[in-house]
Amino acid sequence: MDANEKYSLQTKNEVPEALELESIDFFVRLMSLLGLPRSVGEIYGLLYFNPTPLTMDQVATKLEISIGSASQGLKTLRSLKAVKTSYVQGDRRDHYLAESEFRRLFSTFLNDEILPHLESAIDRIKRMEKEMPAESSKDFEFYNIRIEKLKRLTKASGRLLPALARLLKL
Amino acid sequence: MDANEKYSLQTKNEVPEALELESIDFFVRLMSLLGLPRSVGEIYGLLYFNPTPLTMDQVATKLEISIGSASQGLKTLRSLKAVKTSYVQGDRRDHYLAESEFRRLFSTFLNDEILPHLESAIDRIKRMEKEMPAESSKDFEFYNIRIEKLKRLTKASGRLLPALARLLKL
DNA sequence: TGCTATTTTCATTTTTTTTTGAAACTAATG
DNA sequence: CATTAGTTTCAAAAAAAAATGAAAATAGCA
Repeated sequence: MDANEKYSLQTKNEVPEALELESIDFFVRLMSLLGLPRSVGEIYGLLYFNPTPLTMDQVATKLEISIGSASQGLKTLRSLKAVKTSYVQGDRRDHYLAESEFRRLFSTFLNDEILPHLESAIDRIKRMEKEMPAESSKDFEFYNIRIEKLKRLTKASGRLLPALARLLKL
Repeated sequence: MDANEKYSLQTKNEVPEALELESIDFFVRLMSLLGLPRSVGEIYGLLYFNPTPLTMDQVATKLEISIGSASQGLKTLRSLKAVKTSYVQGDRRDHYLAESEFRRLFSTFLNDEILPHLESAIDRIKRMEKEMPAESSKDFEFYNIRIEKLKRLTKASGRLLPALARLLKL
């Protein structure tokens, strides 16, 4: 199959095909930067340039992925608040739309993925201070400086990350 | 083998063992947040709390990893400017020290890993604009808004990331 | 309530990433 | 310049992550 045809099957709703492909590619890369699997990026990219909501089945068919993957991917995106479901009259299936406010997406990501690490880092540094060698020890100063640097790193991250989330009001 | 013994073999140079373990664990997590393999985090964590430079062989032995892994990991860390080699009198082996200035580490990471993506994103958005449907098209406005949002996202990232690197003068 | 369309779950398979280990390479040293 | 300690490279093995597909669960509808 021609690479350009990969996502072009059944474009009944006439989303410009090239735009859709660029979008999918864009978000596959962006999501992978955030450590999310390819399928999640594909799904979000597809939905991002779709004016009308799509069902899980349509997503799976268009992207040629299994419904298992589509289900998992949409679950991930729901948990990130990156997609929302929209009710469609007389259709019992769920219909998905991309949440286009990146701010929400990133702030959920920061809160769920990054901040927990930060908190465990703070605990760990406390433990490190207990494990420091005696003040008389030859390398006491060396360890002390190292721990101070870690403290400053976590403190800076703790201030910067929420600020980042706030600034991303796009 | 007891988990706590894993990294404790041959601690001739008397780095407090618990501190070393916490450090390794800390950096394994941090590096994995940046998408770097476990071994890279282990090596940096080991070096970070070592007052004296270590040879590749000492690193491999302490961490119980192959010399191939140690070589690859140190190569990665060198390319990130996260370690430096220090000359030791009358020893022909390379000796490694952790670069403890995170600012340098992060700014290399941003420049090498993130900014290239940003640049390709800018190109992609230009292509998207060419692929837009006719202005008369029903969904013209929808696509237009989506592309504008992408533009704002990349613009904001382009401003924020270098600012981040600058702020991280730790 | 029973039937059916839809979605989720999860054991298995596939793909990708990381590690290993041995051979190839490099460069100090006698 | 031959030897050898040290390092890198890379094909193969191992481990980890992601995708599949079919069974189980769920939920709307008659």
